[in-house]
Amino acid sequence: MELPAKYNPSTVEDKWYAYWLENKFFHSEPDEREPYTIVIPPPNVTGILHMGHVLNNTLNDVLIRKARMDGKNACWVPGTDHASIATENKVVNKLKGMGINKEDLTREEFLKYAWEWKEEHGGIILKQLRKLGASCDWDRTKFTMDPDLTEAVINTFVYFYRKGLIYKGVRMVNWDPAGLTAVSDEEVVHKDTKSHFYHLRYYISDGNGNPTDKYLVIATTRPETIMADAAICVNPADERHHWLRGKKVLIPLINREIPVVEDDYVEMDFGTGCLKVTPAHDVHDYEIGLRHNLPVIDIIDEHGRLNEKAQILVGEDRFEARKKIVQMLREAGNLEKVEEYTSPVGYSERTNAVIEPRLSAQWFLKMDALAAEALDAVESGRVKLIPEKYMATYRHWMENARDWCISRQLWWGQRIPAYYLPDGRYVVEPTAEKALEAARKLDPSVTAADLRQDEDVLDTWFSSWLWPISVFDTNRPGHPESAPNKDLAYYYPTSDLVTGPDIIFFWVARMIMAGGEFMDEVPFRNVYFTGIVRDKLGRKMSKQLGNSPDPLVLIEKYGADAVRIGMLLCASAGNDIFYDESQVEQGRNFCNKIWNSFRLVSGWKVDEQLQQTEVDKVAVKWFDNKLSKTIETVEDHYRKFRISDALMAIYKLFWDDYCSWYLELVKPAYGGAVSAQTYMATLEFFGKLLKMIHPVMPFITEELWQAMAERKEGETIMYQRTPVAGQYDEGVIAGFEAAMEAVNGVRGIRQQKNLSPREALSLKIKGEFPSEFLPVVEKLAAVSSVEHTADFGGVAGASFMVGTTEMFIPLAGVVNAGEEIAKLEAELKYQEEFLASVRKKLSNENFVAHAPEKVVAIERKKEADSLSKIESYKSQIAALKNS
RNA sequence: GGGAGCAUAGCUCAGUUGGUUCAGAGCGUCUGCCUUACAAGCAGAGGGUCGGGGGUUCGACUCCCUCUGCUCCCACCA
Repeated sequence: MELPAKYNPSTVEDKWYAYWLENKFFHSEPDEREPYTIVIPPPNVTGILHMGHVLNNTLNDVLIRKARMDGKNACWVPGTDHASIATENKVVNKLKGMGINKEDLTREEFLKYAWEWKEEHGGIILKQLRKLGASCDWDRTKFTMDPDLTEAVINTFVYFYRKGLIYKGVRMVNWDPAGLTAVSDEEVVHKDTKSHFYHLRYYISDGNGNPTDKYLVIATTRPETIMADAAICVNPADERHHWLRGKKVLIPLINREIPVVEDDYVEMDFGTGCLKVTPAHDVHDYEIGLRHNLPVIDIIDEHGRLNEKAQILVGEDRFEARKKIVQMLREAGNLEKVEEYTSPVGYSERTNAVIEPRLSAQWFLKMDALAAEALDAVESGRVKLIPEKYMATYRHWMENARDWCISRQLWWGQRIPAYYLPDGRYVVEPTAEKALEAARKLDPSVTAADLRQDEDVLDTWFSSWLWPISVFDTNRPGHPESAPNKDLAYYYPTSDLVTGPDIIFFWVARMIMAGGEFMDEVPFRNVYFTGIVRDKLGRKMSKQLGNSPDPLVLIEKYGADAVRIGMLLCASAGNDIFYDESQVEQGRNFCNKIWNSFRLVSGWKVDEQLQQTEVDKVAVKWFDNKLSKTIETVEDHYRKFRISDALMAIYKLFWDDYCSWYLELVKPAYGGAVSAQTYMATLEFFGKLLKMIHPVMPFITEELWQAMAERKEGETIMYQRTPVAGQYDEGVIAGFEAAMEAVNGVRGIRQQKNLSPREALSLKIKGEFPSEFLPVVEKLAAVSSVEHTADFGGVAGASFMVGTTEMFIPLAGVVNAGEEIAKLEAELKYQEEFLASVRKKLSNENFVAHAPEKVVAIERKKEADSLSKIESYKSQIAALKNS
């Protein structure tokens, strides 16, 4: 078989992915095996693959493929998230491009467009994941707005409402007066903005609404909101303002009387120490208002204009009004001074309008009980966070959880199942029909046409928190008393979750809450947090910076296996990933190395008659031991989720141990043949290596596994079992390592003395050396003769040490005795200093008395070894001097 | 401002209860090689007072304090 010198992934990957799909290798059904389940962190339905997805899904795929090869029934459920805010934005923008404004559409019309968009773009990302090699059970693909998942969400809402955990409340939202919508905190960008600090006089009232000549001064950046003031607030500890206690003051221009209240919130050394409290137009003021029972006076309409409640400047835009009112205040003598001031102001990410904090009615889910349960799940160890450092963050979140605002002023999403009667009362029911029934109990005259469903939709997380349950059984959420279906009973709880730490609270914690509520069991055992993928300079990858490579282009260029390796090499749990294309190159090079190792072995002539050589025997014996030991190490890494360490251990085993040492040892001479025994062992090792690395590099391993022997249709490396570590002998491994050192020593001397790698040398050994491994040294160091001796005989040559054993290569006429002596003397000096430090330690009575015996013994061994080396150096130096 | 975390070789990171010649790995760098699997390769080499200072201990990369620098989360100051 003629193989190209370089591995070509593009011809291989599509072929095997299609093969896997045809044979339904990814599909799982409950059976008697132990399940291993992962649910995908659902990407946005209209999203496209970026490097973060690559990282996350590579890790997921490694875990799921490993579990599959460990003999578990592995099931990875894929799907997408409807992502209401992001998707609605995209649809709105697309419509804008078509000349259509969302405001001009009915809800139904808009949703029609949205679904069209979803059908067109939804699932692109799932197609892209196939390129990466993701072994998802595509037959189980779910979407958070599938009809049955939506039903689960609605039932969940009704369930919590009936339980008394969902309530309607008022909350300050980020209002975009240009977009006429509330936006989430994430969509508000804070920019330092130059403005002014206006110092205003509020005169003290005489009690009858008339000003006295006494006044206080407040400082504000928003003088146009004074008409909405509900109080003046000072810090109770601020003695400067104690005289204001019990007083009332008058709002300038409109002369409305407001009280002075005291609250710790006010900073004494900021501004004047007096704060105007405007509950309707500032989040903190709203909270102060709640504490002090202050009225909420909303003077700004949805367009950002002053309304009638402002009494003055009605209909003016808030910024126009600001200019005008400053002038009016100045004329009225209330403006004491104006300072330049720069403060952070929130802008809408989309319209760039200044965000107006605005009060509105929202739906909330009570968090305290749910959060306490979710905290316990993690603290008790039922859910493990990896790395553990996220415990602290998690605890902090859970102990300070605020009620969850679950309503969103959007159309794309699950509409809140609250139905209002004409009189303002409402009922919460899963369907309009049931709502009508319930409404008639309140008012028998109500008709279907009278009922008006709440306009808002639910927060996207209100559907994704059910994900580990609802992908298996959509009936269960909202019906914890029902029996779980077969799939849910088998696959739940899932095993591991791989996700980013930025959504610990939004998603991870809430899934734990939903699991506790509906399943009485956590949704997963381990949560592995990835880092954020950054570029080489540490910048977050973003479209704006253009520093994010297109994963599909990378896969095209280097192959999916290479991209996966490139991602994993630097991916330790919880650390940010500094991505650099050179890592993918490293992955590609590794593919090529594997490819070529197969090229070598597959080209060997096998001679059945040939006896296995001594060097082959020792090579096979050593690699067998080394393989077992490495398998053990790798398994340990996997258990601890140290995926990049596991990868590196296999990488070194394959490249260094197998290719550079093992294959070089058993490689027949040009034109020669290899014994059948050695050939079989070599192939067996190769097969085990392929299996070990398959979870990380699925494509090339399938290609070579299929090529290395006759395979039947329907066979795959995917279902081969992970190699199991056998007994191994540390002595064999240590013996071989001594041989490696000897080889390295000889090679080093060749390099230093400019000797050809082919030129045969003889080697003299003084001291212990495991003779079993001498053939290794002879072959790889091109040593023609080995002699054990007690004396190097005063010949010129070069020496080195393997442990405490001296190795010597006679090189009369080649080496300069003076140089060798200088080198030896340097080593002697180092050794003497080392000996001195060891002896100092040993002569320290405290050390000998306190340190464990083992440690002291080690020091004594060091002393003895050092002494022996010193002797050796001295005698070599003497010999050289005599020669 | 509140909370958490990080600082080890040029880069990215290991270093598991303080104790083996423990200061490591991969990549990069340098040197020599087109050696009949692979130049996307082979062989060899150099490189760090473990951020600064102090303390505990027989012994500190490891534990404590402090300073400096950086990152993330939350709140962003009328």
